[in-house]
Amino acid sequence: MLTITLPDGNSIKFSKKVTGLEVAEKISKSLLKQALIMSVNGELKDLSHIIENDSSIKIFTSKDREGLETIRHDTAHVLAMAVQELFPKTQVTIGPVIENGFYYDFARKDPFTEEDLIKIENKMLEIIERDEPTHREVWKRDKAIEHFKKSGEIYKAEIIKDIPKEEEVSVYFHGKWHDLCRGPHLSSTGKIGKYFKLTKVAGAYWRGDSNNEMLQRIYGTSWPSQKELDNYLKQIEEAEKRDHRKLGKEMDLFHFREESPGSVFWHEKGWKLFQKLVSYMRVKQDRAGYKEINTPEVLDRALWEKSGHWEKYGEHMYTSQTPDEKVFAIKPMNCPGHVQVFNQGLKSYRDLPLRISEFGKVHRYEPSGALHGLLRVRAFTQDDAHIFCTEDQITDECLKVTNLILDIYKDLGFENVILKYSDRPDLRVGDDNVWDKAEKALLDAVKASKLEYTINKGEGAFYGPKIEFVLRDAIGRDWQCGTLQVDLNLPERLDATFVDKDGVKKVPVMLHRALFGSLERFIGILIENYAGKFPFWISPLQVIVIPISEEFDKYAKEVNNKIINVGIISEVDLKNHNLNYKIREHSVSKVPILLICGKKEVDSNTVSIRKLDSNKQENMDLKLFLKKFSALNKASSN
RNA sequence: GCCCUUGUAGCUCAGCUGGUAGAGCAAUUGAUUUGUAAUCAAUAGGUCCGCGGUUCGACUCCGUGCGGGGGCACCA
Repeated sequence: MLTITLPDGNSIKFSKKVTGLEVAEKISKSLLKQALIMSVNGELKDLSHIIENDSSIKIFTSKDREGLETIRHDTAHVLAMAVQELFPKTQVTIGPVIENGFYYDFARKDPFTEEDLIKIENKMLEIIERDEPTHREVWKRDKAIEHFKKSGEIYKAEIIKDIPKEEEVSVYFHGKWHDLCRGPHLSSTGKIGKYFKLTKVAGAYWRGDSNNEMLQRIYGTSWPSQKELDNYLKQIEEAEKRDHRKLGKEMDLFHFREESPGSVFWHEKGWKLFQKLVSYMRVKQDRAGYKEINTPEVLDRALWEKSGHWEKYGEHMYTSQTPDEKVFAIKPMNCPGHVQVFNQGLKSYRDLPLRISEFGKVHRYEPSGALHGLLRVRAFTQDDAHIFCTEDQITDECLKVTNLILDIYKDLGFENVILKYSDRPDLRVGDDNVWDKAEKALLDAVKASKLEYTINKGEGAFYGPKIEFVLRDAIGRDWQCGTLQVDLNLPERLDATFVDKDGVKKVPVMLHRALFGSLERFIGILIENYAGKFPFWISPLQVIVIPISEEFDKYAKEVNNKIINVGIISEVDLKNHNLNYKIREHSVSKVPILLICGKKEVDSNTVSIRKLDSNKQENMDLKLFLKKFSALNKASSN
């Protein structure tokens, strides 16, 4: 007698041991059809697994994460099968499930081409059609190693060596083809369905280590239905439409060029956007008690040696030699400069917390392969600040920073923020009791924020624990932006001290914080979040005034001047084009407000408002328009 | 940095197996004076990314450098 307990608490009795399939069949015909895998006492198993003892089991279908992941995992196997059928000398390595799909890494001399991908896809369909049955075998470790070595699968043999001794080595067969795999798998290749697509080929290091050889990775996606596959592909298209590199060009915001890879050439509109964000933050930071300063971009090598950057960060630093043979570094960070400002003049405990901010432009020699539009550049502007304080002030200051960041993100349309908290790494400086304090203070601030957070063990900076602020954009992508770090190291290295109440000189704690992180990167994120359609107040070109014909040019110019005078960015379009043409042109370039002026407007001293993405028009008294829309500009800094 | 891929007019892209380049949009000029997403016509645009090689001849083939894209690694 065997009792199987189901998730709803009901149980079924069987007279002898059973497989998952038999359990599913007992529950319902439709479940049997949909069943993909199961869990037995919480452990994922094939449906063909034989249950010998009383167990609680759950059956998964494609609606469950577990089921979907198994479909993807099986698709990866079929990919590997197809590749080996088409290109027999190719070695297989690993093929895990990832977000929205899977990949498989292969070792092969010749690169896979786009045409190969199509061939492989067709072969995969064929294999699915063949509906090869799955079965699982447990092999002795030595036998498995020898087997894979013999069949030329060096990588698989290596993987087996690393499987913990207590784990069994299982091999899955789909028909004759087999692969070392932990499982579980679907009962046959036909169960996958045909809603998959191979998306790209890329290089990837064996075991993710850049010292190892490079393998060829094929990425794919796989879904339970055509609808879900189409949906996913559409999402990707949507993301491509929002690509800030594309929009930046179309909207004439910035460009890049060969003479300075990874550095932005800001055009008028892009720079306006940049300046607007800076002015906005300046107001916010002034109110939050920050003192804005500015420090040199080029600083003597000796300072960087003392700060530790020369040694720890040197390979990312630009240097420059002057005609007198002195070596300077172009700053990759603002912190040493800020400590020097702190060091200028004697500081008292009464000066703390001292919040020094700078819109500091830094240069970092990033690996060429890392560059990516505005999101990863070599020269960028940090909205940086360093807070010098006592240990007792850490929590309070961290909390203030967190609130400031959330406030600012909210104004810019990001309400969904999570935190990543990272504590002490193995390689670190400073006493453990100081770390204890710093970690507790920072974690207290995290908890007080009431935001969702993750703890990344051991991922803190070598000089202190940190929080990273991750925001979620309009189409659900996460971006790491702000950062807050406690520094137990640099103030001491650079001899920062303050005179405490007892008259003794002490070393202050320093907090590093950035709100957007990099202005450049943040603008890239903003462009993608809004698909270029910025809210009125940040838009770098807010209004275009369009006269219907030459007759109304004078009125249009007057209107434009009045608008500019109330602080709205406006242009008048006097070009010899018809109204439709102009509306299209400025809609495509995403100007939020178009004002049309013709006879009706001149006679009544009004404007006709056409908002972006709306074909409704609103006629408004000009004075009212000026009042209403200039107020929108101010709303952000209230 | 590594693997793959790519580089033609301001932009988006054609250019077959080698015979020194074309379209649409934009620009300029002219006509048109327009009521809510592309009026018509004419004109002017190019070291075909750079450098080397093969060839009678290279945008096209080969090598190399640089840049872009997709990943990997990196992101203190």
